[in-house]
Amino acid sequence: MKDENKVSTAGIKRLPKYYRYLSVLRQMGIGRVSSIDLGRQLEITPSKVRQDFFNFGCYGLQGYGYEVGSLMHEIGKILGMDRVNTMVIIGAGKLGRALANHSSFEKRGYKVIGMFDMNPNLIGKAVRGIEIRSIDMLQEFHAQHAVDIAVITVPRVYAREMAERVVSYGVKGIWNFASVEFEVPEDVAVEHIHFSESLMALSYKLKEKRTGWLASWQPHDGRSQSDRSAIGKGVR
Amino acid sequence: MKDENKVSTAGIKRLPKYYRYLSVLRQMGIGRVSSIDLGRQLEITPSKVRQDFFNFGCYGLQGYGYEVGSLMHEIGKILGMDRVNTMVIIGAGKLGRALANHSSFEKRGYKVIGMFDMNPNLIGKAVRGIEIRSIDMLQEFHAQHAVDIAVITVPRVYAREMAERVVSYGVKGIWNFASVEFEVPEDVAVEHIHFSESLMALSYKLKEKRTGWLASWQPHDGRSQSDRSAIGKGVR
DNA sequence: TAGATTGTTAATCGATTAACAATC
DNA sequence: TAGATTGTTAATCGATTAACAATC
Repeated sequence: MKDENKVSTAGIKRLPKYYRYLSVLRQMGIGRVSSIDLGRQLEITPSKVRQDFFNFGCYGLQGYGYEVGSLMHEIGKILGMDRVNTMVIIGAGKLGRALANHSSFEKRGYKVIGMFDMNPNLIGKAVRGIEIRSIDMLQEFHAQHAVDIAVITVPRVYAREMAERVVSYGVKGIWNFASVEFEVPEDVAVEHIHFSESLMALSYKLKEKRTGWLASWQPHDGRSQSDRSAIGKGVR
Repeated sequence: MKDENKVSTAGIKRLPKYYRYLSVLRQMGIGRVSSIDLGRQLEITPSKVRQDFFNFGCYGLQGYGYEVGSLMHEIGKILGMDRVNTMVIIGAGKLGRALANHSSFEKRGYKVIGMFDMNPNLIGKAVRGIEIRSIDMLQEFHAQHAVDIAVITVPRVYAREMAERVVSYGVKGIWNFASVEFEVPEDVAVEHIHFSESLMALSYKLKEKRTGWLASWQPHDGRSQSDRSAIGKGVR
C-alpha cells in the first residue's frame, strides 16, 4: 500500500522453491547452505537469493551462510505453513482422487478433511478413509469443520458454480483445477492450475527448439504497417 | 541472440491466456475484439495486449480491433498448435488416467497415443481405448510412432529416471507432474506442474488476506543488521 | 466525415545484477 | 588472523504503461 518497503511478487513465487530445496537439504542432514549453493541448485543467481532473503527478513550469517532449519522454518511461516490448512476436494473424479492420495501435501500441513461430489454413485464411498459426501452437505460441513481451502476438480462447466457456492459458504481459499477463470470477492484467495496453458507453453518451447531460435526470425525495423509478415521472433 | 527484436518471455506466458479467451469468443460467435475487451477479461492492460501482439507480429485494424479467428490462428501457430503433438503418459496411476481422459487436450491438437507403466497389474488394461504398455516397450514405441511429448506422472522417486529414459530415446518434450527438477540436454523442452508450489502460493495469499497486508508490516530503515525482527512485509 | 482503436515510440516502473563494505 | 559470505546500496536491465499519430 505504501510505496516503500514492499516485497516483490516475483520473490514470493520463489519462496516455495527455496522451501522445497531446503527440505531436501534437511532430509540429507545438511545444516547450512550458502546463497551460491542454493542459487546453483535452483538456477537463481546468488545475488537474487540474498536479495530475496533480505527483503523477507530472513537473515544468515556473514562468512557462513544460512541455517537450513531456521531458514526453512521462517519461509514456512511466511508461506502460512505454520498452521494446518484444511482442504476439501470438490469433485471426486480421477483428478480429485489423485490429489486426495497425494500424501506429500499432508506432510506440509495441508490436510484433506472432506470430499464432495454430485454423482450419487460416488457418494458414500471413501478415498483414503475420507468419505465422499453430497455437495449439498458442504455448507454444513464447513460450519462444523472450518475449511480453509476448497480444491475444485469438477468438470469445467460446473467449476464457476462450485466456486460461487464455496465462496458463499465463507471459504476463503480456492485451488482451481478447471480451465476457467472466475471473479471472487477481495478477501478470497484463488490459485489456478491451468493444465492447457502449461501444455501450450511446452509446445511453444518445443517448437522453438525444433526450429531453432533464428530460423523464423524477422527484423522489426521501420517498415510500413501493412507489412504483416513478421511472426514469431526470437525469445529474449 | 541478437539484442534487438526480441520478444519478452513475459509475453509468451500470456499467449495461452489470449488463446483460451479467443476460443471462448469464437464459440460465442464473436468475430472481433479490441485490446480493451481482451484486457478487461484477462486483467491485462490494453496497452500490454497491444504491445504483446505488436511484438509477436499479430496485427489488427485501427479503429476496429482484432479479428478473433485469424488472431487465434496466428497465436496457435506461434504456440506450435498448427500440428498434432503426440503424447505418451508415463505412469498410469490416477493422475495419468485423469490426464488421458481430459478430452480438451485433443481438441487443441495434443493427442495421447500411448500409456506406459511399471506395474504388471496395469499393463494390458486400457484407458479410453489406449492400451497401457510396459515401460520397456517405450523405446520401440517411440521409434514407431514419433512421440513429441512424454507426460511424467510416476511417483516422485521414479521421475528423474523416467525423464532420463525418455530423453535417451530421443523424446524432445517433457511435461513433468512429479515434484522434482531435472537437468535435460539443450534441445529438450521441459515444463513442470508443481502442485505443492502452487498450493504454498495459495496459502501465502490466504495468510495475507487473513492478516491484512499491514498487520505484520515492519519498516526497513537504517536499523542495525542484528535486528532480525522484520518478517513478512507487504506485497507490491 | 467523425469516432474508434490500433501501431509504435518514449517514459516509467520494477526486478535483477553487480559491487563491496561489514563481519562472522 | 585470513577467508568466506552475507547485508545492503547503487547500477543495469527488462517489462509495463502512457501517449498519441496513424488510419481504418
